[in-house]
Amino acid sequence: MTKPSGFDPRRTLTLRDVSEASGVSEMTVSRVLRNRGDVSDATRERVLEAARALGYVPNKIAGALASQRVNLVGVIIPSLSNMVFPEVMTGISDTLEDTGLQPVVGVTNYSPEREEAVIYEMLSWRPSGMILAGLEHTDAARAMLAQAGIPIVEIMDIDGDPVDSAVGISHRRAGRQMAEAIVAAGYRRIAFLGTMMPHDHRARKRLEGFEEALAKSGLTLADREFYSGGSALLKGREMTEAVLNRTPDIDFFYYSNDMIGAGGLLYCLSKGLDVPGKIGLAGFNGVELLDGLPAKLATMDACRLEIGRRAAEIIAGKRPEGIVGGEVIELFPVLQPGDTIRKP
Amino acid sequence: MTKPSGFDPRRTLTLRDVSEASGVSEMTVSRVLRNRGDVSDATRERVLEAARALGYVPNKIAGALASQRVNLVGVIIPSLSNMVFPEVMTGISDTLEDTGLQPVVGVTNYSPEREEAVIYEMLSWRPSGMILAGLEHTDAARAMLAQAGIPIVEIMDIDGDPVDSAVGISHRRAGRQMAEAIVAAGYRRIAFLGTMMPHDHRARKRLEGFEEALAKSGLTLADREFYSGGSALLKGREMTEAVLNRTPDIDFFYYSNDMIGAGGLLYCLSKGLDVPGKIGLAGFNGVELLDGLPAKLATMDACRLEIGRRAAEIIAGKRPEGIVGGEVIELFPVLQPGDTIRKP
DNA sequence: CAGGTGCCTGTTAGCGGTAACATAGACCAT
DNA sequence: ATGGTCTATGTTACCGCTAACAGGCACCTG
Repeated sequence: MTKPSGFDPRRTLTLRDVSEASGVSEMTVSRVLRNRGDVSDATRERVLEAARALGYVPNKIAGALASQRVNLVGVIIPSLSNMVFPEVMTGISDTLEDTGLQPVVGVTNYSPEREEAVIYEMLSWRPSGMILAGLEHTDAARAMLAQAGIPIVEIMDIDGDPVDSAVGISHRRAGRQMAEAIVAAGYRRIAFLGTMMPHDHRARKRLEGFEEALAKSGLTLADREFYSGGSALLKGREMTEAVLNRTPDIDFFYYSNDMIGAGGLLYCLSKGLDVPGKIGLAGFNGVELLDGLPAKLATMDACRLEIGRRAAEIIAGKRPEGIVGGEVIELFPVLQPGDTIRKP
Repeated sequence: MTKPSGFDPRRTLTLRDVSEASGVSEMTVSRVLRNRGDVSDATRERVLEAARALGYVPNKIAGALASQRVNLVGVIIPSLSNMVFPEVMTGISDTLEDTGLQPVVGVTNYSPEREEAVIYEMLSWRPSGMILAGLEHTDAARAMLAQAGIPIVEIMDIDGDPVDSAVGISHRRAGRQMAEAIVAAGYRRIAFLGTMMPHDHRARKRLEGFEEALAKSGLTLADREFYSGGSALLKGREMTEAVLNRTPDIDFFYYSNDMIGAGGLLYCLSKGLDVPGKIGLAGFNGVELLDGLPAKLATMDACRLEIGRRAAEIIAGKRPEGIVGGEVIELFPVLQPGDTIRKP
């Protein structure tokens, strides 16, 4: 039992097939299918009909090789399973939509070696541009990117030295700002809870900025705790409990992301703790997902959608001409105090 | 100045460059870089060094055209922003990892036309296989897929007629099972809350199966409510409230996904309602994300990881030889009663 | 020492398109 | 007529790589 359309020698079709079926040259078929150059209406119709009847699908591999043009944009991100990158992707897709460019996603799982491999793989398809999360890459990766001769946009972070362009926020500054707000609100015994991932540079930078600002006020972290893997919500709950047991006088929890922050919030509420009176909480990211919790967690929007959009615009060449190359676009996240920080 | 290619017109490098730099033919370079055929160790070393020094990245476009082999697998899914597809992707990536195949993701936003366009675009890159969510596609899309001459795997759902292979669960059966469990637990005034999306066929099928099973017990839905857009958690909360106001004697809420279910759960808890005594709740998907809520929502695991794995295995040809074509693999989700259904 | 037999390397001919140029009419103003 | 200008189509030469085949050379083996 074969499938309905069983014309056996199902060689995949080429331009020549359409050309023969419609009685014009391959070149004319090519012109019709790409809508390029002048073709008479009569011919165009005939060709389109033949192509449709045969079920011809052009071979972009051949096309790309001949034209030296590839409508692909590589996008390399650490993970799909937290809420942040899908939203960046949305920004990218939306902006690329009407440019004929198509995003192709690669995932690194926060591994620099994996990232290098993915970059190599992607570059070997000669994309028109490349968007990557973060500024930290292996030397080899940086070299490849620099050599590629295409626009490169590093996103999310601007605390560092981009290969070409960058669009993002300063995580160090974000950490500082949050610390200042917390201190201004009168909290003093502050704990940090976050991921253990050694390669989450952005979380690390936030923590650095955070501690730096605390230090300016003569404070240091009263406690800290790290996790990896598992359900973030649950981890947030567990870590918060653990820290409170260990250091009962904590009056503020700064979480490295909203998910664990939400877990902590649920824990505090379930224990009947006075939030934000006795204990304050803050996360990071501004994930809309969490609207609907009993209280709104203080957070800072990471400008994900906007970052995706701006990065895509750079790739799509919606910036002035010239081989000027690198530009750095800094976006400024807004602190959303929510219901979990005392008003100062 | 022997520095690598300074400011010269930085033509991208080709095999010829490496060939000249290492003093062997292009063919030998090609062999070295692909690890195919015999090459002496001395030559291999020389070539690798030259390639590394130049920063050569092979052109897979040319390679694919010449070899008629493409190591890409198209994966087409409706959305990245709910928790279900990223997990499927993980299953796919993990399995493909050591096959040399690489997934390429396309997103349709639940639009059949968009899907057709994405399929066309993907096929034009002549991938080695294609994985798509769902069994519902436009006629043109089905025709293209059938003609493509590559393995096609439709995932998530098996209630329908696959183009080639399928891996998934029966959503109709899942809906039925849940209804039976709910009725068995003694609930009688049952409401359904779900997405409005007309193209979410799987949610639709669950609802159909659900109502069918209710009917067998002489019941009909006491109320229903649909939403679109916005934060699912918040929507779940709002819809639950709305339905309870409209139909106060509801004793069970069946949600089309865990996120809105969680919203509903939080609402009920905050109102001090007796869950699962007076009011039962159930969702669908089994998203680990939500572990950590005050109570564990009843749900049904959609076997996402496993689906991804099995689909990838089919593509990777880890099934017996022969042009046997379509096989249908049904997986069986397990009902997890959690804390929100009375024990019968 | 002729004739295998491996190993290693090179040569040739495309893969399926497209850029660039060539060409054939039709139409028009001079 | 004459040449110029368009429009519509065809021809040619690659794009960068690899399959398939063709040696050259060293090393046996009888």
